[in-house]
Amino acid sequence: MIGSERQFAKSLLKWYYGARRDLPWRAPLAAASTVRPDPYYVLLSEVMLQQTQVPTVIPYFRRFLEHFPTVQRLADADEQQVLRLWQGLGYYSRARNLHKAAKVIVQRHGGVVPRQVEQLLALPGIGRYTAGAVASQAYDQRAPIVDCNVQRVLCRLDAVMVDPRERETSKRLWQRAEAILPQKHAGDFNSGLMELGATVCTARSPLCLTCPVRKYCEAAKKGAQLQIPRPKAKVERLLERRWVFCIEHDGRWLIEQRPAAGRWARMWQFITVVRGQGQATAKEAAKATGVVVDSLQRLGTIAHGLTHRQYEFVVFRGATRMRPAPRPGRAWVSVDGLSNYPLPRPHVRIAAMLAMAGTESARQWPACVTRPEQRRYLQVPGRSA
DNA sequence: AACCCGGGGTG
DNA sequence: CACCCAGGGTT
Repeated sequence: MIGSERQFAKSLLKWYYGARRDLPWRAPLAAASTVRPDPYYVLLSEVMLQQTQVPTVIPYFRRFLEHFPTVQRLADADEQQVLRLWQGLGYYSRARNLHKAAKVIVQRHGGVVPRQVEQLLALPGIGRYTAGAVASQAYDQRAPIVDCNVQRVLCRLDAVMVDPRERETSKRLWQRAEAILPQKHAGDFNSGLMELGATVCTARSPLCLTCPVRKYCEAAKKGAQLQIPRPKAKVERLLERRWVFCIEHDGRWLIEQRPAAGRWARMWQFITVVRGQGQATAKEAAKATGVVVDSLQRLGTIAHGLTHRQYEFVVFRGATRMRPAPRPGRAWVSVDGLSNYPLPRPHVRIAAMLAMAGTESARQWPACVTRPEQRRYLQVPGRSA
């Protein structure tokens, strides 16, 4: 489509103004192309949308805004509450970085999300993509973006057969994204590219027959759209095995806070012990909790898959007669009180198992207990819980 | 440049 | 089940 950039932009924008989804972080439909959305909404939505799809984000976005309607309110918030509102969305460093970014915006930018890509890039958690997305969508700056959607669209338009994740190809795609960016309505053009990738030029079954820019597409001409972009290499998932001890005393459960770095940083969990470090049995492992536990009862196994890991939690319930003196990083909380603590997804499921224990549906436990998948995983020597 | 970081949706 | 997704930070 060399040489026809202007016509391409015109076609894409025309399609976008008619077909775009009405999302809560966008300006009202009636005002499209004239009114800019709230920069804070754009920033929040773009961070939530990193590696996460639109339908998943929408309820989180609304709930987050109810608690933190402005950058100032977010900056003043407690990190635990921010994490709590992010609970279930994953990639929790996004939440911690966004919280830090809000503080920087208040301190250095008077509470206003900065306009320039350079300033945005200086914020924690804001990379090249998000900086361009905020600058273009919130302020109509002429800044290019390349995300997974744009990458796929551009690769198909130019019939790029090589792996777009390679450095040289990625560099070329960013240059291409800049080159096709029109002088006006850069934000809507960028949104249009992503919207096209999300709704028409999809990964598995692209709707080429209804595509507004089909005549510019080299992949469609060759019928190669399903081979582009080249799929990424598969990764082997490692199996991580854990014992989990849900220890109760007088209606309260013992939980612990995770370390400040790494997976699920500073979130909370039931007492978790790495399996395969000397303890042959759960009873021996229970000693590692530092609490005298009696009446150990096996509840079941929970499987939890991540991109590069497969977790297996073997869950036990037990009681202690003496509540030990409080120690830093631990807390005794009721089942209801757990809602004040940010928990990783698997521990939310464990909490649900415990909550059910007090009801008639206790017999349904096996229904909410999953078994690890049958396939084999690489065994890894566990280090930290 | 390689590695790490969660979870949900879809076919 | 396999694959996909509005990426960024760390080392």
